[in-house]
Amino acid sequence: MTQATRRERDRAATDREIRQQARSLLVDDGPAAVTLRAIARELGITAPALYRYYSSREDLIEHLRADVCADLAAELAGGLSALAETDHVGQVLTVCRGFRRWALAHPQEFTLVFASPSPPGVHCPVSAQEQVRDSFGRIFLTVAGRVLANGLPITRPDHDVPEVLVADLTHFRDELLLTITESGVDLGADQLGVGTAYVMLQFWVRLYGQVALEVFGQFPFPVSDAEPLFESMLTDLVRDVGL
Amino acid sequence: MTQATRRERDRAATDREIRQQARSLLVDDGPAAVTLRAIARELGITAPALYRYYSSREDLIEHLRADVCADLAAELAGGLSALAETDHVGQVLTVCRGFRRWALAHPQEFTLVFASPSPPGVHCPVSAQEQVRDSFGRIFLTVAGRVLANGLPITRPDHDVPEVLVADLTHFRDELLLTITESGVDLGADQLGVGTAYVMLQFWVRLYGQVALEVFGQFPFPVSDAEPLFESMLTDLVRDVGL
DNA sequence: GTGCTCTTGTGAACGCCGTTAACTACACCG
DNA sequence: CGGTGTAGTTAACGGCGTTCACAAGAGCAC
Repeated sequence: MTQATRRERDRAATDREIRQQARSLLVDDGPAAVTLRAIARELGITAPALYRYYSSREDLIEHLRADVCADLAAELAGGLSALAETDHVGQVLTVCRGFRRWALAHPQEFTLVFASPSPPGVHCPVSAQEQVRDSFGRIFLTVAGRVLANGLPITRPDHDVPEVLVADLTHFRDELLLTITESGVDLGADQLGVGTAYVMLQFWVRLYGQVALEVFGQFPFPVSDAEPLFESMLTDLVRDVGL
Repeated sequence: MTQATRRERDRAATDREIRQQARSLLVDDGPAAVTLRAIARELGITAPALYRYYSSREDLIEHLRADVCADLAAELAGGLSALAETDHVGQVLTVCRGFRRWALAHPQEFTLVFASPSPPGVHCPVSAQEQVRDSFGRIFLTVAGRVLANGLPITRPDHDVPEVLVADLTHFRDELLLTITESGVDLGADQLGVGTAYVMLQFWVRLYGQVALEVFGQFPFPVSDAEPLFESMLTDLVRDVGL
């Protein structure tokens, strides 16, 4: 298959070790502990050697983000496989709960990926910002595609969408269609209008808001148990989008 | 008034300078740039001197958070004064827009105050976590109080609230009542039920989610202009809570 | 096999950081 | 005046990202 020289295999292996160590430092001690020197120390090499693999600490962190995101996607996909193909609402609930569970279990990673100020100018290197969210977004959107393919109507009519948003939302809709058909589900444009894209956006806003508030402890009052709160929000959310 | 010795006045002045410098470093170069050495450098003193005022860098950051929060509250209150006393919905809109504007203009401060993992054990020192959000929460809740006092019904009936949430929400409701009556508005418990508190919580979730997503650039698609998106969300939000 | 090149690593160094400790200068108080 | 406490100093420790010059060795052409 991959006819790689020994050098290339060695390099790839070392790279894996680096990211693995970085990851475990992140999980155990937070983003501030992801230190070139610490990583090198754990690997039994010296810090400057890492520069053979990443151009800077920030570069390494960027790749770490991608890893984290991919793992989240895998975890969500895993939880999904236990459900019946036809249980679309259940799949939506499972993905949402999985996202929350992951965020609470890995607040450091959550902060790194979903709550770090986006570098302003960075939009050209498609790999980073775009690809990262693809690996997570894809699973999310695939579930959405299944729901839509089942003919379950998402409530908001297209004409309710403010005109200024139509252009952006149309792009979003097209991307959704692409992702969904790629995953093997057949879906016509009539089933996925701009209004639907708008509702999905709102869905994401509320889910993200709830999870982020919980992770950051920014509810306006002390919450004794956040899980029922989340479940209640999720129930409302599913109802509001008409599932 | 405040009969302070010269020493005390000097100390207070230096403290103000420290926080001011810390603040401008935060604004200009982000949280990572808020460095004891950098602050001291700008003030023409040496770094260890700062330990006469704060026990550690983290301690200073904590007070910085409070400052930031107080300024946000002041800014929101300022924007409010231009409106007619009776325009309650307008006040709500103004506060929401002000919050977004502030968050976008000060992403570093926003991150520091609203999107930093809450230190797990820290709940005893009421001054920090609690007082901080008070200074901001008060303005938010005062507006809510005015709306409620005007007899505008918030839609959710109490009996729709899941039972497990009632206890927490009741505490929230009581705190709301206290804050509101403190600000001079007379309000009976019949106008502020648990259902109302629940709706206000949802309001906060959606507002926070939208703003945080915008600040962190985590919308699921490229947004050419986020302001109409925010306005649209705000319209929906105000409609959904029945204003 | 010999020699060349390119890759991967090392060690030393620079300048930053938070923090501690010992010490100085000086304002305040009796 | 002398004593006390405060606000500042300097020096130092260990850790950080990063750069640079250099060594060891794999891979390859001849």
